[in-house]
Amino acid sequence: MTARVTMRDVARAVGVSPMTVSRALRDDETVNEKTRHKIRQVANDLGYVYDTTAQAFRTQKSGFVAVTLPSINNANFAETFRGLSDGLGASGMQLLLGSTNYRVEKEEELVRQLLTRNPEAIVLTGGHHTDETRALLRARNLPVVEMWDLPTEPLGHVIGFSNAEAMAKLVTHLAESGRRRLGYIGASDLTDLRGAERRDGVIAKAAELGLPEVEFLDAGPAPVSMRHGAQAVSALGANLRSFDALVCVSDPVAFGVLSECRRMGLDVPGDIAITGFGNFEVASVSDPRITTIGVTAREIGEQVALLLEDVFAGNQRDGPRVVDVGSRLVRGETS
Amino acid sequence: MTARVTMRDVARAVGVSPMTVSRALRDDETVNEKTRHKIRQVANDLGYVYDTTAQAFRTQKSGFVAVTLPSINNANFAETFRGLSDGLGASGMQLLLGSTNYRVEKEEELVRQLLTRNPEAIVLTGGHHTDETRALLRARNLPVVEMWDLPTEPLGHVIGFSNAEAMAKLVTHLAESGRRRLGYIGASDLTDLRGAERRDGVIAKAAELGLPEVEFLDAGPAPVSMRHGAQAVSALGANLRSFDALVCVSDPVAFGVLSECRRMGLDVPGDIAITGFGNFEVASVSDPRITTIGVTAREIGEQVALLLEDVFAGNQRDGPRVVDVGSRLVRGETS
DNA sequence: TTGAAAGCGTTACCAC
DNA sequence: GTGGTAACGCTTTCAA
Repeated sequence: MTARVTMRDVARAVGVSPMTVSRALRDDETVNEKTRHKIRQVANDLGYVYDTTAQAFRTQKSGFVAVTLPSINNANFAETFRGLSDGLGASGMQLLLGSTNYRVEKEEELVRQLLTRNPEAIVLTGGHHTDETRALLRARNLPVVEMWDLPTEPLGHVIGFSNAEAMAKLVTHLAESGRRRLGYIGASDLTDLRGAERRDGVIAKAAELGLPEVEFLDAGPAPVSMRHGAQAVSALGANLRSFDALVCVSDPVAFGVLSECRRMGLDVPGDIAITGFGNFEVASVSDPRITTIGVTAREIGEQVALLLEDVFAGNQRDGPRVVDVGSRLVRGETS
Repeated sequence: MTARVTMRDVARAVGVSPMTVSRALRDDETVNEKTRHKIRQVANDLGYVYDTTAQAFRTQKSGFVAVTLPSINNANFAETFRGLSDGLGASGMQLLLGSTNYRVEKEEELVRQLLTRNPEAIVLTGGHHTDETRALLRARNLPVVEMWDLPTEPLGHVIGFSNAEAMAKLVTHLAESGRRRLGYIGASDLTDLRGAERRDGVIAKAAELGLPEVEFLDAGPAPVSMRHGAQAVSALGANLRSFDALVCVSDPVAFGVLSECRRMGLDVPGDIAITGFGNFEVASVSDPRITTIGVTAREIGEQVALLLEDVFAGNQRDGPRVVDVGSRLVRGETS
C-alpha cells in the first residue's frame, strides 16, 4: 500500500515547484514548453494521477450536474438523460443521477443528498416539489432547470411542455372520431403529479366538448406500466363495454390495455379506441400501432444541455429561460 | 451571493467548536444529547448543507461507486441499476453512472473518466474490455465487479450468468418442440459482445443437436430494439417461410419480430416460433406471450450491492467471489 | 464531553 | 516564467 503520488512528488522529481506542475498539467502556456514536457513525462513515469476531489474542493467547483428522474426505468426519461449526458459531455460536466420513484418526498431527500456534492447546476423532472425542496434550492445560488412540465411557479429555467394541452389534443381527436364514453387509466394516488395533470387535462377537455363525464380507472400506485394496464382492463370485465375509448397515462399502459382487450376478444379500434402517451417504441411497433402523444424526450435533454452550457459560459444573464417544446398527436391504428 | 454556511458558522451560532458540530452531525454518542439536538436545529435553521466534497477530500474516501452500463435505456440494465442503487443506499455510497453504448472503446474512455473521481469500487457490465481498460483497473487497487457475464479472465468479482448456456436452453426447447430451421436475429457487428455470445451459444447447441446450420439475420449495429426486429423480418420478405423458429437477441427485438410476422399474416407459433431474451415486461404482456429467458436483473444489482458491502466492511478477504445467478426458460405462447 | 492543531492535494493570488 | 503562501471544509489525533 504505497502512498499516493502528488504534485509535490512530481515537482520534487523535476526540480520545480508544485505550482509549476499544476500549471503544466493544465497546459498553461506561461510554463516553459520544455519544462511542461518534462513534467508530463515524469508525472507519467511516477504514475501520477490527478486528484479531481482536491481540485473540486479547492476551486469549489465540483464538475457535477445533478439530475433527478422519477424513474430510471422509463424509456422517455432514459432518452432525456442520454440527450443531457451526450450534450454535456463536451463541457466536461458529469451527471449525478438520482431517481425519486415519482414521490416529491423522495425528491426532497434526494435533492438534499445531491446538494452535498456541490453540483454546479441541478435539473429536476417535473414542476411539483415540496416547500422544503424549494427552500433548499433557493438557499443555494444554483442554476435550476425544471423539465417535462411547464410549472406555474418555476424555480428557474424551464424546458418542458403542457401535459394538459397534450391530452386535450387526444380528447379532441377522439371526439372528432365519434368517441364519447371515455375512460382514463392511470396511477391511483396523487404521487404521480404529471399523471394527475394528464388526467385533469382529459377531464377538462371532455367537459368542454360536452362529452359524458370521464371515468377514472385505477391502475395502482405509480409507477404503472404494461401489466397494470392489462390488470385494470381485466378488472373491468364486462364493464369494459361501457367505454368506447380508453385514454392511458402512457404508452406502456396503453399497450397492456391493448393486449388485454384483444385477449378479451374486443376489436381495436372497432369496439374501443385506445390512446397512450410518450410515443414509446412499443407504440409504433405494436400491431395495431397505438395512437399517442409524441414528446421529444431526447431533445428535452439536449436543450437542457445547451441551456446549461450557456449558463456556465455566462451567456444567460437575462433571467430564467422558459421553453415550451410542445407535443404532437401521433395517429396510430388504435383510434 | 451569500457565502456558504459551514460547520464553523453553525459552531459559532451554537457556541461550541466546529469539532463538536462535526461529531454532532454524525450522531456521535459522545456529544451531549442536548448539545447534539441544539446543533441539529441550528444547522437546519441556518440552512446548513453538509459538504461531501470536503469530507471526501479529508478522508480520502469519495463515497462513490462507479458503474458502467451498455445502455441506460434498457429495462434490464435499468433494473440492475435500481437494485444496486437501492441496495447501496444504506451504506451511503453514491453511484456514478456512465453508459458505453455497447462499445469497449467507449467503456475505456468512460472508465478513465470515472476513475478521476476516485470511486471506491467499480462495477462493469460484461466481461469484455480493452487491454488498456484492464491495465487501468489493475493499476488501481480498486475492487472491481463484472456483472451480466461469466468472464473467462475476471478482473475481480463476478456476478453473472452464462449467455451461451441460456441460449442452449432455448434451442433445446425449440428442438424438442420439433423446430429445425432456426434463424438468429441480433446486432450485426461485433460490438455487442454479449449478443455475440448468445449467437454463438445458439449455433453451438444447434450443431450439437444435429439441426441444420443456423442462419444469422442482421438487425443492424447495436443497440437493436423493437423496430430493428421488425425491419429484419420485413427485409426477409417471402424468405421468412424458410424458417420455423426465430431466436432473437432480446425481448424487444422479439416483440418487433412478432408484430411484423403477424402483419405479414403469419400464425405464431403455428407457422413460426419466436423467442426472446431477458423476460422484459413486454414478453409477458404481449399477446401471445413471448417465450424467453428469465434473468434476475434486479437481483444481480442487489447481489453486487451486498458483495460491495462485504468488501467495504472488510468481510471479503478470501479472494474474488464468482457467483453464477443462472437463468431459466420462461415458456410463453410463441413457441 | 469538548476543543486545538494539523493536514488531506490543489490552485488563486501575489511577488519576483 | 516561476515560486511562496494561504486557503477551500472537514476530520484525525491528541490533549484537557
